[in-house]
Amino acid sequence: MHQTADAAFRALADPTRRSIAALLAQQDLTIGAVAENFDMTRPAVRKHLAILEEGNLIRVEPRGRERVTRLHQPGLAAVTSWLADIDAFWTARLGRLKAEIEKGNGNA
Amino acid sequence: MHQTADAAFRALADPTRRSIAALLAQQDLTIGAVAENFDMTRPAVRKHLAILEEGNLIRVEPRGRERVTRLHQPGLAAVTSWLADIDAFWTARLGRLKAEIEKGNGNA
DNA sequence: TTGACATGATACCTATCGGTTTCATATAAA
DNA sequence: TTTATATGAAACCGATAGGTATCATGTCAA
Repeated sequence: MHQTADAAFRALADPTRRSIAALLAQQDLTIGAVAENFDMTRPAVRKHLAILEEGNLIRVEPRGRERVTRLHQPGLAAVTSWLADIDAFWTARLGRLKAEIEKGNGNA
Repeated sequence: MHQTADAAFRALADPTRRSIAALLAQQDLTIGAVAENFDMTRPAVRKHLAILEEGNLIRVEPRGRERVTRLHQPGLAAVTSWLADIDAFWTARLGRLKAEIEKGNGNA
């Protein structure tokens, strides 16, 4: 189905990474600046950023000797899309259930 | 922030569990019936169901010697809500950016 | 050119994950 | 009551995740 959804969901599974995504939704930051927000080493934060990048949730671009990290939309879109699909199945089912009830038996 | 979001995101991180959620969006199933859809042992599927249950994505209820598994909304709502928050930050930021540009300098 | 700074890259450790096998238990059916 | 069925529960295993420390590299600034 959605090829990218896998990596995006994996990326959002970790609370630190969701926190990073929330940070970057507010402002672009260098890798070092992101790391200052967390009680762990920079290599650890860098790994989280790499996983967010694989999930298409952020992009990391060089700017001189720094790397600017910014939120990217496709990853979030993949997640939203998957949820929408589930919701579509769900509401379709409720519709069938309603139709069956109106016919007299209550299974969907 | 959202207490339940953690368990919900963790539950959806695994593709098998997302597949189970999609299945249950269409119809309630017993544990055994869920397991028939996957190429793994029933204990493995049962573990996935337990994690989905912890994430408030499904509910498991006894019916005789069987257990009926059905989709549950709060988990999905927690995920949707988190995404909405991110989106709110993001659009607020774009709004500030637009205002700054109209004032003459382009930073947010 | 030299020194400081931002990051890359590698090796390593422990805990958790996703899976299996095996056995126990409760309910349904004969 | 006996037997079959649906599930629970525990022990175990290899792979991966999240973290660390350490060293190499590239770029800015003096």
